[in-house]
Amino acid sequence: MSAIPLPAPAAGPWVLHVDLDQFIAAVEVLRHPELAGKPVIVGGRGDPTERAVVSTASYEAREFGVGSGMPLRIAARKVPDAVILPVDHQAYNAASDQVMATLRAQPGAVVQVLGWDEAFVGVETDDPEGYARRLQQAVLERTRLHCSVGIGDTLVRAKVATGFGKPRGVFRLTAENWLEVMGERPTIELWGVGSKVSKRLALLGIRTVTELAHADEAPLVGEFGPNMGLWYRQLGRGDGSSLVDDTPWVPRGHSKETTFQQNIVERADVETAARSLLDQVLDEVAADDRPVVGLGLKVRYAPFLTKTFTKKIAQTSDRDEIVAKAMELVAKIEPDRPIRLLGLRAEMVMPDDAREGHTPTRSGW
DNA sequence: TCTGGGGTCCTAGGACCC
DNA sequence: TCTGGGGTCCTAGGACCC
Repeated sequence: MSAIPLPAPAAGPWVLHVDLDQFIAAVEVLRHPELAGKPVIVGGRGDPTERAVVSTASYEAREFGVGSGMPLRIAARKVPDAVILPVDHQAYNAASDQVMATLRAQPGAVVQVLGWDEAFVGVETDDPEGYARRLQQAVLERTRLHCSVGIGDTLVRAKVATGFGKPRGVFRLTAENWLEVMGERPTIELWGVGSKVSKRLALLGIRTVTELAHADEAPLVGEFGPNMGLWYRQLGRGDGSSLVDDTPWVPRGHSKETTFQQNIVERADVETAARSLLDQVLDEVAADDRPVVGLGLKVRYAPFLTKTFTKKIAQTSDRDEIVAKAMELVAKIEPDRPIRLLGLRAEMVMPDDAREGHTPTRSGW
């Protein structure tokens, strides 16, 4: 049997996707070493009788079928002995900053932060696995946190590769092995395909990644439009951009939302709640030197119907003016209908303008 | 007594204009 | 009296991610 020739070593550019392993739970265990080995669930204010969801569960808790996004109340029922902790943004931000600083300190690394616990790292190297291992070691030494690394020739392949490296591992996905590894898997495993889109694809007879990669253009475009239709097929192929963009992230707006522990109905309660949210948003607006160009209101009626109202406004930073316009949106809320969530948003940049910028977008892949 | 909070981006369809 | 076709802007809402 002859050896399969390895592809010639390529200097890249390579995309590495770095993802911390159960980041939030890991940070909590570092602060509370006595929790090591125990089922730890972090979510909401740490009170399982409240309306909240799980942010992260430790591997010990996951054994019981608990995962992020699950209602805290149900998670607590599944794991009676779990240690349930409140979400502590400051602690995770601090840990995240250390991790990202460590990544930026790697030789030749271009770092694009995706969230608290993950980032793309662009690098030119002949040995991406070696680079990934050194990176994991550096993060561990600096922060005592473990991470997994996906290596790819595109952003999409690197991102998907990480899942195969977990925990604490490294995995490479390129045009060479993409379909071999991903081809038979359901489309929902792709980054950017969720439950709704995977179901709509299934109605077109497309269930696996290979089927999506080889799908005809017309039905996809008919179902999802010219942009998204072709974009989904590209996703199925793992193709797309390989450009890691380290342009600092600039938020498009500021928003606050809150879920009421008890549904509210009374008009006065709705207005009080809206004013409170608005005041918080306006404090963030005041700290931003850009004017407001749009407003949004989100209302979730009970049991679970979400409506949104938006309004484009002439550039302004005037508090009273913004309040007046926002209250026009509040007036659209249906009376006498129980409300479980209210959210308010101030846009500083309209979506069209944002697309002009160099901040990476989904269509930019 | 299921289903958070902070985001980003995309599309359909109506209004309006020429 | 009837009413094309193309374009742009705006709102509502869908979908996805961490």
